[in-house]
Parts: sequence; C-alpha cells; structure tokens
Amino acid sequence: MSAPRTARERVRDEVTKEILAVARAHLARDGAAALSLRSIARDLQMAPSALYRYFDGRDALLSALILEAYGSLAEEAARASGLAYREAGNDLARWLAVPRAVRAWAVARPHEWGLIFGSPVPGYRAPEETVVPYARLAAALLRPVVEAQERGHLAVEVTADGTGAALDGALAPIRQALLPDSATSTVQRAVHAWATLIGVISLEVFGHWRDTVLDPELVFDATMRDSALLVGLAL
Amino acid sequence: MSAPRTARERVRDEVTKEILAVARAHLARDGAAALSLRSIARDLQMAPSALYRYFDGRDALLSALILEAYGSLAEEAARASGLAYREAGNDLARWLAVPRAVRAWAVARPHEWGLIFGSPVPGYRAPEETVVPYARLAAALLRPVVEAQERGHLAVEVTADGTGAALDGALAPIRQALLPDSATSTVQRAVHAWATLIGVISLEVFGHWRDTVLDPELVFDATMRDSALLVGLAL
DNA sequence: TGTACATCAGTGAACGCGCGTTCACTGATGTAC
DNA sequence: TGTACATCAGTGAACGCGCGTTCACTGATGTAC
Repeated sequence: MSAPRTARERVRDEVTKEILAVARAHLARDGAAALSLRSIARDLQMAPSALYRYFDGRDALLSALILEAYGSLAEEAARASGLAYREAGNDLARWLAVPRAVRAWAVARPHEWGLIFGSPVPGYRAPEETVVPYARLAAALLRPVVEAQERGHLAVEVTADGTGAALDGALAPIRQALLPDSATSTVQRAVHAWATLIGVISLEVFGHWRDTVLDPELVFDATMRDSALLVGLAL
Repeated sequence: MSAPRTARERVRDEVTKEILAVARAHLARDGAAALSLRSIARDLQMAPSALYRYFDGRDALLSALILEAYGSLAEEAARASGLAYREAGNDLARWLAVPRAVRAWAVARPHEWGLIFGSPVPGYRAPEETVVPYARLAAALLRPVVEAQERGHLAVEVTADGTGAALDGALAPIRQALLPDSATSTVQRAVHAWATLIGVISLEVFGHWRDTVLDPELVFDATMRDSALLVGLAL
C-alpha cells in the first residue's frame, strides 16, 4: 500500500495534515465549542467548501481531533512507561512515571485534556475508537501494579466485609481488561488511583488550584505517592 | 429593606426568578455553550430585548447561573453535613455523608457539575464570588477531619522526608482556611481526598464509567471509604 | 383625592455577524487504450 | 508517445440560520405636591 503513491495522493495526505494542524491550533487556543470550519479555511487560504473534500463536516473533523488527542495522550503514557522500565528504578519511580507524563501532557494542552476528561461537548458523541487508547493509557498506569503482583511484591488488603462479591461484579470489565489475576480490593484501588489522577490533574488544569495550591507539581507528586501506597506498592 | 415593597418590585423579583428558572432548565438540557437569550425569551413569551432589563447580557446571566450552581452545591453539602452530625453515627458515616450528597447533586445535574468542575467555558471568566461557596463545600467535606482531630482521634502520618517544608508552603492557604491546626500530611491528604472526590464524580458524570464500572455508587462508596482511612479517620 | 411628571418594564424592528453546508463550475492530474 | 476520457481538488456564490445587542417607542406604575 505504501510505495507507488501518486502525486495526488501525496498532496492529499499533506493537506489533510495541514488541516488537522490548523484545527489543533485553533482547538488549543479557543476550545472545542469555538471550532469553526470557516476560520480554519481562512487560515489555510482555502474556500470553506474545500474542506469537505477532506472531512465530512465539522463533526467529523472534531472526531478526528478527539481521536488524535486520545492517541497522543496514550502514546505519551506508553513512552514514559517504557522509559521508566528501561531505566534503573524502584517501584515508586516506575509508578510515578506515567502520572507525571500524563500531567505534563495535560498542562501543555488544557483544551485537549478538557476534550477527553472535561464536560462532554453537548450534542456530540465521542467516537467508539477512543476505547483502545483509553485502555492503553490505563494499562500504562497500572503496569507497575501488575508487575509487582507477578513478583509477589504487592501488598493486598484483605477485605472481609459483605460488599466483596457485589464490588467484584461492578468491576468485572476492568479486572478482565487490566488486572485479571488481582484481588477485588486491588482492582478497586486501581480505580481509586485512576480517579485521583484524573481529579488532581483536572483541578489544576481547569484552574481550581488558583490561590489555594501554590505548587501544583509538588502536591501532585505527594498525591500520587499516596496512591502508590494505596494500590499496594511497597515503598 | 423588606416590608413596604411596591408591586413593581415584587413583579420584578418574580420575573427575575422566572428567567433564572428557564435559563437553568436550558442549561440542564443543552449545556452552557448553547445558552441563548433569544431562546429563553421565546420560552417566556417575551421580546429578547426585554431580558436586558434584568441582566446585562448573556455573560451576566451565565454568571448568575454559575453562582447559583455553586451556592446550591454548597448548600446541599452543608445540609448533608448538618444532618449527619445530628444523627447518631461514627466517623465513617459522617465522612461519607457529604461525598454522597455531592455525588447525588452532580448526577442529578450533570451540566451544572460541568459548569463548576468541567472545562472552563472559553472566553469567559467565572465570578470571584464563587470563592465563598467553594470554601463552604470544602469545609463541609473536611469537618469530620477537623472534629476527629480536636478529639485526638485522628491518625497522623509522620512524614520525615525533605519535602515537608516546601509542601507546607505549597498548601499554606488551605491550611489557613480549613485545617489551621493540622499536620502538613493531613492537609496534603485532605487535598488528595478532595481531588479523588472530584475525579470519581467527574468520571461518572462525564460518561467515562460506561461499560467499565458497572455500579458507580458501590465503587464510589468504596473509594471514599479508602479516603477516610487516608485522611486518618479511624474506622 | 387629584393632577403632573418621572420611572421603568416590555415591544418590535433592525443591525451586523459568523456559521455549516450545498451546488454548479473550472482546471489540473491520472488512466486506459 | 499521444489522445480521449474520468477523476477529483478547489472555487466562489448563495442558502438559511440563530445569535447578541441597540434603539426609539408605548403604556402602565409610582411619586411629589
């Protein structure tokens, strides 16, 4: 499929990339709600109607951007995870690697973070294909838990209360996809850590730390350290 | 200021309330970005220009709605907290009361939750007066921590690492406003619990639990139980 | 109690705006023979 | 290698839309004397 591409095909790919680049820049500046085909066309010095050769309309373009954002975030998390495992380091360092990378990504792209974890754009449904990068991101985060468990280094909370079975059922899809051999409490605390990660980043990125948390990075690290303990990683 | 109100004043108050009620309904249905003076006026069978007698324009109306949302959420949290302290119950029950109330509020009003904790509306700055209800909400959440500490029932993590002083500085405004007599680690973990609460609710409300967390309420409770432990409440 | 004037809620027409999308077209690129 | 035709990127005009906001106005309510 690769070699004998015609000039037309090559130009088409290039223009597609240019459109996406401009759209991404607009998104970063003004947010999803303000994304406009006409203003993108203006920046590209094209007629607005020309964009319809490349995307089916505004919603299709937005979908492409959302998918790009998911992919970029998942890629960044996977990259950070790979790096942490190639370097020397203990469980804590490995656990912190992905959260730090995710935070850095989000701080650099607040609107794209909002596109993924903020209020859904009203009247618009996110494409199904986001499931794959979403799972990749979660897997990168939880890899230290999985590996610590395989080595028998994971502290597991023994929960004896009655909610065990119901909780297990409520978390079945997550266990199956990410933590097949873990105790219910481990799965539950993985979800807890996930919620904490998203929460602490969203609060920072959406401006809620203003005048209250003066050093977001420091507090972020302390929070994710707690999470390491919570999910059972030995420090 | 109360007694001798003219008919005009009474009608003005009523119409103001009607406008806010319709605007709130539109907000709940379509979200903040779609809020339109013209459509509100249509519902009220008024000319669009008539709304300018009551609000300075679209942004002023949106500000009023945001303030209302903050107030309503803080009120609900304070109510739940008061109730929990009037009833018999242990520290855990009291700790869970406010988070559960906040979650219930958010699930019932996803768009209003998004207005407070979702992506900021682009090009729009939230009014300063949100600081007060925001603090009320945080105080209601943390009241069990404050009271347990006063009774000497709070478990305090002794952190000996070097980041103590810096962390203390980073959290100074929060200590001052909410936890004046607490250890740094307690303040930090209060922030952790806050981030977790916002994260776990946002993930549910913004649709990220779909097909992964099958019983959000159960998982929410388990998460906030963990948080109780984390902030040092004895169970 | 009655009158003259001031206040103010609400009307309806108009403004200019930017938007997404459609459509008939031109002209360049690619393909089949 | 050359010709006839098909494909397709991009143009430019036009559509209808709903929006926020302004403005001169009408008529009812409130106030001062």
